[in-house]
Amino acid sequence: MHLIIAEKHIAAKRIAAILAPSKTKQVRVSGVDTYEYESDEGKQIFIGLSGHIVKLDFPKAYNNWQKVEANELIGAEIITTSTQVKIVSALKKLGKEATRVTIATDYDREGELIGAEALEIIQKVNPEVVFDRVHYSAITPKAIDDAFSNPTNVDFNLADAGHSRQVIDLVWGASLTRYISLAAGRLGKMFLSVGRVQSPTLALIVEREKEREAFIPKPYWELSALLKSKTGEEFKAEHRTKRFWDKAEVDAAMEKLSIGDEALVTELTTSEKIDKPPTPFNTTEFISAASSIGFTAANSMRIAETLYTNGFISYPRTDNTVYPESLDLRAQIEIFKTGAFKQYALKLLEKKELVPTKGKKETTDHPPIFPASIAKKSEMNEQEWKLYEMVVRRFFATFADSAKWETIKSKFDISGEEFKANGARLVEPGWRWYYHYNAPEDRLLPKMEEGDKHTLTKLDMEAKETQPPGRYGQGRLIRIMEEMGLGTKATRHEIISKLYSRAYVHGNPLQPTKTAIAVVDTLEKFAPTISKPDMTSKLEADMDRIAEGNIPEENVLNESREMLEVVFTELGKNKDDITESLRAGLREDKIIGTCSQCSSNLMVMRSKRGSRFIGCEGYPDCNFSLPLPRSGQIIVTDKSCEEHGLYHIRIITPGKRPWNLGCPECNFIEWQKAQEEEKKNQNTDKERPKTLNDISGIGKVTAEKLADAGICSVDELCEADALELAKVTSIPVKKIKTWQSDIV
DNA sequence: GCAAGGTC
Repeated sequence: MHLIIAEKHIAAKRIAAILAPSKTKQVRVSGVDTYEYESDEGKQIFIGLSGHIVKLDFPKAYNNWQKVEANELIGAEIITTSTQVKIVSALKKLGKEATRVTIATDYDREGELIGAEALEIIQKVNPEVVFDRVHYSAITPKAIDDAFSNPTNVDFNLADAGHSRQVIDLVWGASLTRYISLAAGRLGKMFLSVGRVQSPTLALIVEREKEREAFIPKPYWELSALLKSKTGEEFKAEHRTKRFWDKAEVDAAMEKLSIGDEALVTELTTSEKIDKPPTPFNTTEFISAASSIGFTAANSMRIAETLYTNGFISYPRTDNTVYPESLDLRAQIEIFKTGAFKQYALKLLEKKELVPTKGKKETTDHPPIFPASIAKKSEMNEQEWKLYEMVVRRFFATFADSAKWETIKSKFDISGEEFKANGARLVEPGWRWYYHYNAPEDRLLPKMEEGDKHTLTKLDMEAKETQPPGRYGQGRLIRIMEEMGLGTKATRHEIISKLYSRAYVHGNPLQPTKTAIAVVDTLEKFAPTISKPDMTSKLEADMDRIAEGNIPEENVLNESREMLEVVFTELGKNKDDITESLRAGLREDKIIGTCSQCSSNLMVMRSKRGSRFIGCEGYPDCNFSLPLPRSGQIIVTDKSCEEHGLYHIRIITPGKRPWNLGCPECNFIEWQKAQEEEKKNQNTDKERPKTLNDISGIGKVTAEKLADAGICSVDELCEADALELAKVTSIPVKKIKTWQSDIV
């Protein structure tokens, strides 16, 4: 029997369908669906994994954070445990019977490792089994047929390279996470995490925040003029000095100008601007585009996953921006000859040759993201449709012609001062007809010629200030992470989500908390290796050396462990400083503002019973306090209440939308009002019922039952023994008791 | 309770 192993279930199913001469048979093995058929070479069985089916961890003895020194993890044994029990047992069962195993996991480093993991499980039960490896970049009949007619060998060096990453990430991440958390006294749910990817990413955000804080705004002035043409059209022109840094200068210019002045057209240049079509979507480009129409990174990937599993789009986790040759692009467009995108598909299909654009990144993992099948709007929710439509339109746009803009640059002389106006008009929409997102608007100027004279109708001087660099939005951050080599297509959005759930950042664009700043400062000072993207670059270089067979994995691991030992020596030498600076940062995140009664700090505090509240540091002299919600992480934002001067509060609970509680004092006052309101309503609404029928829940039938038991008035009901009455009337005790307690 | 990487 020949066993073929793919990285995911759907891949196994689709590959089997392509290779099978007729229909495949679906067989359940240890709770896992497999696909099989008979051929000249015997029985062929296909099984899909679920990515990694094993994971690395430390033995249980290391589980206690307080009892095990963080640096003991450096040299600790690492064990492998299965995370997908059913799949592992199916692999063993099938592996025993197999005479040949083919690894058909994804064509990248992790794919090689995932395949090697599966192979190792099989070799334990069947040491002599023959095995090979196939490579494909798309699951199309052509690519799959080619791959399976040219099997190669499993690249254990490449798998080792991937394995070294796993070990290094675990050892560095776990040991430093524990060290920092212990030093800060943040154990349990509130631990402070550290990692090769998340820490440099957080450092980027912190660095930007510091630039913003250090930024000193510089004032400047802008001068613009409203001009009216002879035909009566008005348009705006700007002074050739875009920014006046000197008030005197702009005043001098103003002096020379007055309404009604002549504006002579001194120069007019028209030209054509070519606007090239966009390149195919890979994950980063997709997230970035989705982000620009209002989706968060994690959300757009979650939706892409749904679209993918329902067969609407191709695999969403890809680095590739070049369509592989094995993909029949015309056929892929023909799918849309009917339906919502009919007009676009038909227009494209008129082209004799379909030449797609190419991005800079060409990889072997998967094709770029393209629409896999046609969908109707009614088949999905609004958000899914929005992203699906974007993928379809982007796919079409990659085959479309360039857009053409007619641009006009004009210069004017107004009483000796030079003004400028630039216009642009889309003359040939090209790809922008297919893909209309973020389209710049036409800036129209009236028809004019050199020597024409307009009239100045309005002058506008505006005082402005230079702005600090903006905070990173999620789309931008994902892009920068990719540029710096941080994370992968499948993990970057998760890393960002992680920073939110650790309460390191809040808001979008991302703003770091004081805790995040303290953690980054500490790492940069005492363990800079983990806070810089260089660690990833070095790891990548080492992995390449392992993959090429130039160095054994063991050597890289040893070197890495030695480096980590050095880091821990440094941390050990500065233990007090570290604890001090971390706790100071943590403390700052708890400051809500100044107490209105005694001017001490108001802080997030914990009562002896463990509940949280806002208390005054002047306690016991001052006992001002405000309540806080019982659960969720409390984030103190930098926005403060105009009335009370307290920082606004946001509550985050994993898996839920963040709750902007706002000013805690306003919130409390509103809550009190609501309480009073409710009390009032209770007192006015609730008059004592006069007859039994006035009580809700007592109808004709029940009233009769009660009458049979001798209860005819409200008073009698109140005085009755609930238990006894329940027995006689067969009305539930609970009901009787509620009636009694509801009567005022 | 730790990381980052797969997949769902």
